[in-house]
Amino acid sequence: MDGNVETATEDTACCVPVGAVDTGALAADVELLSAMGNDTRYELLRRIDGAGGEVCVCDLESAVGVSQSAVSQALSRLYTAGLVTRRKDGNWRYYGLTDEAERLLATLDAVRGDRQ
Amino acid sequence: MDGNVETATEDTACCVPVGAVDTGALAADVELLSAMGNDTRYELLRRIDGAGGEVCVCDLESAVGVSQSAVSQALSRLYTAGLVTRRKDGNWRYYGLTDEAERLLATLDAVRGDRQ
DNA sequence: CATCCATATTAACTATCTCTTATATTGTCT
DNA sequence: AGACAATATAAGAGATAGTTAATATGGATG
Repeated sequence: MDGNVETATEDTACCVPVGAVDTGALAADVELLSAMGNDTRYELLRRIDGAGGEVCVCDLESAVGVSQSAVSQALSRLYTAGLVTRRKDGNWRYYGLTDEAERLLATLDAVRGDRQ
Repeated sequence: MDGNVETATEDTACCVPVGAVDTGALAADVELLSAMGNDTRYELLRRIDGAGGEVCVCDLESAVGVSQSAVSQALSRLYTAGLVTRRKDGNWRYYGLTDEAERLLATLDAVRGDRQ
């Protein structure tokens, strides 16, 4: 009934035991973070963010310095991770940020502002 | 004078040009995100977070399922990325979260709550 | 329907990551 | 000083990820 939760091991000698962690949430978060933690994909996110709304692939291609195939694969991974939306309109595909992505980017901006 | 800022390429036919992006900030963010986006390292962050304060390496070792060496390397990378603090006390090293890490984890919790 | 254009997919190669084992460092205690 | 305990570092093997070139798909248009 208690699902994916482990209890910490017994405390040995030096310090306090560490708390339990929900392994399902861990995996989901890592998926998200590793999708964002790559030059090409993160730049795509920032480009879409900077455009203020949806952007078509053709413009993203010219913005980042990799092949069309690489851009397409990067966008696919971002989509799978739930970071971008995808809309087809005629020949073009438009990508936008999800709320999740917007909030994470906003936090990164805020955190960077403090630390820098 | 205008540093690490690129201007977007000219708009071709289909849509609006994408905005400029600060490449220095991009690299720093990717460093941060890729440091977090790994099972071992993210679990360490969450374990430290769950413990509420500083945790010594010995307890972290027993919590995640990799070797002592792997834990040490993971913590080093987190430290370099500015995600954890490090304090030496006798034989032990205590690791804690930085404000930056705490805020990012909090955002991830909030975002997951919404989407799930 | 033939063709073109925008994007996606596949396959193959290379580079990068992450782990493990072995060894070094640093502090403590007798 | 010598032994031991906790952590860090080095080196190398195996797994994983990112890129490109080539090909496929699907909508638009003459």
